[in-house]
Amino acid sequence: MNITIRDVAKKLNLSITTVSRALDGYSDVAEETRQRVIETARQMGYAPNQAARQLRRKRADSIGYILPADRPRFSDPFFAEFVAGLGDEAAAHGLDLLVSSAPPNSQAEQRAYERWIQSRKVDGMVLNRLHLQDWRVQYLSEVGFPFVTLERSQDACDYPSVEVDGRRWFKVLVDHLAELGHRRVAYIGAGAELKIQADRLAGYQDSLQSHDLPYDAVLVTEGDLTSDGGFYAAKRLLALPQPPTAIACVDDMTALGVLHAAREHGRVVGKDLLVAGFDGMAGFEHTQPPLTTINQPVYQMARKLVQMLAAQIAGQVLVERHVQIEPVLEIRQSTVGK
Amino acid sequence: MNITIRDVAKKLNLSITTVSRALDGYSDVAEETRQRVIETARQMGYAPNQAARQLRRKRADSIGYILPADRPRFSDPFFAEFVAGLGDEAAAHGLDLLVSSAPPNSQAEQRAYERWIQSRKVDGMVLNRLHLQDWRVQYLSEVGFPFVTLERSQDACDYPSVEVDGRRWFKVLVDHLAELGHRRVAYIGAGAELKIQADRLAGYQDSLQSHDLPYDAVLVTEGDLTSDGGFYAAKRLLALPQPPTAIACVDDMTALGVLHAAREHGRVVGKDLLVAGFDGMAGFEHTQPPLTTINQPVYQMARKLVQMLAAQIAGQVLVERHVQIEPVLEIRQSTVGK
DNA sequence: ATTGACATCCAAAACGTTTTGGGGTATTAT
DNA sequence: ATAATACCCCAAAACGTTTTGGATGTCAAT
Repeated sequence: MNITIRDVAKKLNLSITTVSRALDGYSDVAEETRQRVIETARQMGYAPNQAARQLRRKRADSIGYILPADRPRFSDPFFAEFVAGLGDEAAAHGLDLLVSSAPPNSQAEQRAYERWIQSRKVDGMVLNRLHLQDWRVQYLSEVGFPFVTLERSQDACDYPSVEVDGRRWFKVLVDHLAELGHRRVAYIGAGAELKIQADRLAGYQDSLQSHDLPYDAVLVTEGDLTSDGGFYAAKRLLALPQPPTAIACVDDMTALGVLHAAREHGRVVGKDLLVAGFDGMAGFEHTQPPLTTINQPVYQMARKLVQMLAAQIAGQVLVERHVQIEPVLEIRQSTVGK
Repeated sequence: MNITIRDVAKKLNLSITTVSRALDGYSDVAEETRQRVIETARQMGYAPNQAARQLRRKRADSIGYILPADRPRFSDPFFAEFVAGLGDEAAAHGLDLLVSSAPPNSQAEQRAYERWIQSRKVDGMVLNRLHLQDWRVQYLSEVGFPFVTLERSQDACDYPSVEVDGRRWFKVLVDHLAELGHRRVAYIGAGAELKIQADRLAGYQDSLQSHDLPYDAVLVTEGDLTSDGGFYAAKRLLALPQPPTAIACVDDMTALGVLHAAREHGRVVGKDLLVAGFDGMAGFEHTQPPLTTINQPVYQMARKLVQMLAAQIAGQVLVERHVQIEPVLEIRQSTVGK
């Protein structure tokens, strides 16, 4: 049996009220008593039962995040960094992080959200991989549940978010390719329902236009944010009668697959064929050749999200509801050879 | 205000007892009543308050995992797959997954474990990245708290685990290099306190011995399980007066860095220099050149762990307490060129 | 008519906290 | 001497479940 506040109170000949208030730092308990309480509690190894506390306080001291895992065998370095950021900042606010995984837009996803929210298992949710129209955003704002998002959907409601301007920065990336003199620049994207896809594709088009390059639908293809997806998309592109001389990828994982496909087709990446990614995953500066990318501070973004969520849960009014993060263009040998 | 069991009971003119027992599937409630209860509960959107349930039942219906994140900017594809596996299997058992992160062997790590366990926030823990002597193993078995581990420490106590025989399989990997005729095979490892390091180094030595190759301490160096670590370790190795012609790496991330270093030194990987990794991360078949590795089913291993943990929590006696997983040697171009 | 067995239901206790609304004592002001 | 004021402390209620130990009614067997 675990040790309760009652045990501590009994040992000290105090009421449980006083023990509770002493530990919670109320001012109506004598400083000397408080010290005795703290000391004995520590000695006895007392830790408040979370379930009881949550029941009474009506909050869970937890936040939730549901990993958008599309398949069983799923591995994306993005999530390790993201989850570490969420966890660290959550801990700093005395919150725990509850993680589950569900395929996007599935029954399972819906049930997972409803379960946590209705049963008050969490006080707030973190979303990412937003869709253009996202049922999660609609649902959560409808029931008035606190949440924050990485990226913004196109839903009408207002909610706190952290965002990189994907359109602007993808244009920067493609500008980089165009300014190196390339005129057949391809784009490998992701599912059309994703916000990042819409943004980054738009940025791609912006860049074409500003360099007077024609938009060629044949050069725009779809991956699935995995290296496999990038691999097969790139093979299709490179098998074209007029293949591209540069490929901009919606993310780094996709680009990794492209590097492989390029090699199979005997292209020297950085000379015959330029390849660029987006995200700036740690470790991807060591691809071969090192990958040019737009580097986002994923860990910091995750922390910022939790910070905003914690404030919202605490009922504070957020000064900045829409945080813009500025990534940096990381030019490496996959576009500038050597 | 959320809707409680009392609301449902009132609407049906039943006692909360009956509602509770109807929903929990007890046999002492009439089938017809049960249907009415289930139907109204669904209609009213009733979901039992988790805190109250946990308080009464004395379990949290949650398991915990603490990510061994050594640094702020930390990204390892291993963890995405591992966490997805934990989450999916946990959900299948009606359990939630609580995730935090802490630097191994830190104060913060210790506090994180104690907090969750003493406050009954979780019913069991999943550990990995075990140390040879692991305080977590000692602590948890001392207080009699359910846990399972990936890999096994050398502590005397008995506990359920899932494991790949790192020594045997690392030998298989190095055998592969030796059988290609290489006599100067280097090893890039990790911190000496880690179980995987001890195992894999031992496997490396086993292989040398069985091929009558001398052990040269200069060829054994330490990384830190990141691509950066691999990069710098490889640069040191390649700068030796008598550099190795093959490098076996403790994991895939390390190997990724080695590929980069090799390129900088003008080596053609797969011909001048063989490189091999360990783990079989999804996506790493697309490195350049594709990486030879020992492929572990990380997702499956994670699910197996949770399965065992859930059984242990439910008080069942485990039939298999020490599960051996058989990985496969994945031969790719980083060792056989093309 | 009584008993026993069975099928349904329920009141109340319990889980371990936090919060509410005072209740004593000493100290100071009148 | 009395009133007012701090200062500490506490009993009891509440949070929303699950579980315990019957209570009630029906029906068949005695």
